[in-house]
Amino acid sequence: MNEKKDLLLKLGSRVRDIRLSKGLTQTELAHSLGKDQQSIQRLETGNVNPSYIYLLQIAKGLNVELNELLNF
Amino acid sequence: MNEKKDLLLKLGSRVRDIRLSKGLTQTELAHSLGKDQQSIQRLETGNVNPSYIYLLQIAKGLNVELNELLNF
DNA sequence: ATTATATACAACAGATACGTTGTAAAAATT
DNA sequence: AATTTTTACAACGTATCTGTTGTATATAAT
Repeated sequence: MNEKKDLLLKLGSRVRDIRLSKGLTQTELAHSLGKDQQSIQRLETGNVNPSYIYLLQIAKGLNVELNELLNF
Repeated sequence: MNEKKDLLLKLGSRVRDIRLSKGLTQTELAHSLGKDQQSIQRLETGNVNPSYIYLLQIAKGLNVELNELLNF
């Protein structure tokens, strides 16, 4: 399924773009959510298929609505 | 985390509401996505924390945008 | 050059998603 | 009442998520 990989890569790019627009590092975002830098790294590089709850947490850490995070 | 359980219950209710509004049974929705009735049941009753890709599939099966599925 | 900062990759363990089978309960239809 | 349809629950196996540790690479700063 390259379809799936593509979708995850796009999601990762979206997360990265928003994070950078907020001037945050992976570590800063991660720590604000009680996570490690590696968790964010895997998400941004499209190497995981994150859960609903995880996505909600990321949206919160980025100070955006979930809709905005997934709207692309 | 009752917080988490609450969020999953709300998501499940949302899926159920949309499914019923389309006049679909759990089995019909499931089969249209190559899944089993039980998969939809677990989602609607808040007993799973679905992945991003899974949510995209559900949205497709319900003929709604992901935004609409998560907008509640 | 050394140090500090930011990102990437691999692997491990525990937990859980997902597909599946079997079954039961509830509701609707005849 | 009997049958059919719809939904719910449990358990199993495989796969994967998530947190974590360790490390590597690249860039910037001192």
